[in-house]
Amino acid sequence: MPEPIRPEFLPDPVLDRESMEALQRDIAEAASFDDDFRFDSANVGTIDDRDAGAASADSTVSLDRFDADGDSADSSAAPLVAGVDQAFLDDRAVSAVVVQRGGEVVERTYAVTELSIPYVPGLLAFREGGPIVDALATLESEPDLYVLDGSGRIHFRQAGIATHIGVLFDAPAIGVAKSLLCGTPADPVDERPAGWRTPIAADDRVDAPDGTTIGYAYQSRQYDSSPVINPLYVSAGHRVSAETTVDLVAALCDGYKLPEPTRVADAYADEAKREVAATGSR
DNA sequence: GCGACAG
DNA sequence: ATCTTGTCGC
Repeated sequence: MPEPIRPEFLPDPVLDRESMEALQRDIAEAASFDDDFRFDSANVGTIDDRDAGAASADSTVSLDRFDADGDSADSSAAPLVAGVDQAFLDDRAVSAVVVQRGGEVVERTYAVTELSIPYVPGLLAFREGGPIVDALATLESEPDLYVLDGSGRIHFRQAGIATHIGVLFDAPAIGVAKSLLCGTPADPVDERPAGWRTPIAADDRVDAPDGTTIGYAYQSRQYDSSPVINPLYVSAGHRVSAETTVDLVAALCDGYKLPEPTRVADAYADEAKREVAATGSR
């Protein structure tokens, strides 16, 4: 159901490097790094986290908040959040999408796509974008928010994969990365307690005024001792501000390092990958 | 030439 | 991202 609203931004792997970079600058220009979505950001998490306190709610109450099309009937409803992740098999990408509402999986699909170009820092969307588009094309529902593996605005040209996909579909999107591509943390990120966050400022490698906040380092989880967990690097993709992006990620990390949508998408991508490896296709 | 680099 | 056994701890 999701359809590319800006087909001119489809990630064509055939383009030469200069063209890819030029396209990314156009995408960044078309992107919105301000909040522009209809759902209530306080309702993205698990329904239990929110309903705690309300009378032992029956499982049907949340469904009543949506009309037949599955669209939000009112702002108190939990939005459809899509987690997207890929697994690789030889020269093919297994792109999985899992859609959740209040922590419950409502739909999941995947696509197997031939890869045409290698991974190049800064051009990830041209390698994984096609597979993602293929997977989204098989989706029946229309997600209110997309959670991508990788960066959004934390990118040399402010157009990481989350921005690319968000603008392409003109849908709210955020990027969650496990390592920092570029930019400078306002404060040291080592060994921080869970819940801690610090802005990521644009530096000379980023196509934005120096000091511009392009994202945040966010410590979603931390142990009392040994395995020291690194923070997440989150950034807006499209139609979401940097601050709201951290709040959304915080609400989606249900006690784990990674947000639930990406965790389930990652697991499903692995499951699908094993299936493809065994049978050869879908 | 050196540095630096999401998945 | 992927190749990979066991192991420590809640």
